[in-house]
Amino acid sequence: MYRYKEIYSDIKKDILRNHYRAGTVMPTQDELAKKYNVSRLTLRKSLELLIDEGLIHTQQGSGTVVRAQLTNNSKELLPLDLPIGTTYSHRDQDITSKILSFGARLPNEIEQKSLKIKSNEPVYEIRRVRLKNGKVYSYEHTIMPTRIAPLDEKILKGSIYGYLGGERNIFMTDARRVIYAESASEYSSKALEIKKNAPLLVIEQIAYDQKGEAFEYSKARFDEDHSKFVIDVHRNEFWK
Amino acid sequence: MYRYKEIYSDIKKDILRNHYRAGTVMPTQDELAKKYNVSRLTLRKSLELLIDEGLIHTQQGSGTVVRAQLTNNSKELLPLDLPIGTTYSHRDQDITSKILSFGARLPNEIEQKSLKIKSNEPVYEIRRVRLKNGKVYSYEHTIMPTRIAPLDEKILKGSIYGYLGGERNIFMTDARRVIYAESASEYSSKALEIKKNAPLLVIEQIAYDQKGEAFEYSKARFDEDHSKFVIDVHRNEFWK
DNA sequence: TAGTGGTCTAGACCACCTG
DNA sequence: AGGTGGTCTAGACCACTAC
Repeated sequence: MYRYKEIYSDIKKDILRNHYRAGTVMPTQDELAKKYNVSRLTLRKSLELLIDEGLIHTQQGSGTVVRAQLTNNSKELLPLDLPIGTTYSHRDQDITSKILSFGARLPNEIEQKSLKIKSNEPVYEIRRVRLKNGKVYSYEHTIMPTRIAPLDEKILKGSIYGYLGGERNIFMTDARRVIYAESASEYSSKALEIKKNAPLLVIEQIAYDQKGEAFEYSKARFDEDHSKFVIDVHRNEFWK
Repeated sequence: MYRYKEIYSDIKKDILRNHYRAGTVMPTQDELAKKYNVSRLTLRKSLELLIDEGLIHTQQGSGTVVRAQLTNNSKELLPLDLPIGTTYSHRDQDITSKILSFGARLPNEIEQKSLKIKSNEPVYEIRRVRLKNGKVYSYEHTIMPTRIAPLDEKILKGSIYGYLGGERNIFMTDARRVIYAESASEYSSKALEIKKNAPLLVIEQIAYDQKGEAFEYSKARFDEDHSKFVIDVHRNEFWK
């Protein structure tokens, strides 16, 4: 545990416990550095974490102010800047998968472009329904180059990411997500057990590993009644 | 212009020009610091910016690797982590507004909770259609406490944010956005000139100023055929 | 003008990965 | 074991805001 993370946790506690009250200025960086017996740079690293979380706002010349707190994340809201569809985002829930189809083929043009692969490089194509506590909540269509790692039905029923990380040392460090609405197709509506043409939220994702290589292209579709997504944006510099 | 930003731009240029090639390791931080004649700390701040952009990946012990580049932002994709509906995100486009309704009233419960105001504090209610190059592309429903700033129709036809920043020193530094799909209501479908029950993408936003106070609660609705949204997620630490 | 946060240095030591 | 990135120091100076 590093010093700057300890201090970050400590100050955060003080903010959440209203020791530093929202809307008021905090002690100066010099004072805080002295209090924790560290250099100002270390203290500043702690403050940076708090800024990223939107808990404080610093301004040259005026000081560090404690920001009013965002309303707490409702459990119904899924964060858009974390992995989706993993046990990660549904810690307490029971997430399972039903495999609709599993096979391999050559990639179409969009898949070639998204994954930056040649037309002759085979990909897995997987269609899965995800269930939360036994109830359908999303339908996922996944494309993955076969060279990334061999897959089988057993892996698909568990966590693909867990397998890739544990056995293959492949981690999703970056992702591009594209979000839009569409009306349910024949196939989607059957998979999600809803009416045809019902409004769906679609999240397209290209997942990149630590080397910046795309290893997965997927579309996840969500029923209108399930899963709202949330993203908190924090900027210390103004959008001028 | 600070030194670390200059160096950031310089290295970025080198990456984009393929001087540092994707997948290869860059020179060590010591070497780069020496090259630019700065301390390692300054050099590290430059690298941090590149990490945030997803251009490089650092790993203790192994070095700094250049990441394969994300496909360029198509102009059709609107970033989810920047202000929406402003001229900001549509620099070259001609954005105008048509006011559907403008008035003031007392807030309902959701609005009170979202804006953290009392039930007797009046709010403006504004319905606007946004047009891009003369064509309808979104319908916005905005709630703003009247105490924030006096509004009139002239301001509403231009940029609210421009007015708040310029005349009132209020800037949106933070925002919470909730995204989901819904089917077009009677009112929405007329505003967007589409069929009833067509799938819409809804973006609810609570905007916070630099002091952390909520000053706007809005819902923006987008036709399925317009405006896909995108978010690029970068993590230097693995999601383990 | 005083006081705040922002940048920057030169150097030390630690944590982690790869041979 | 050697080399890399990560943390941390003590102090200096600059940029900005408020009085």
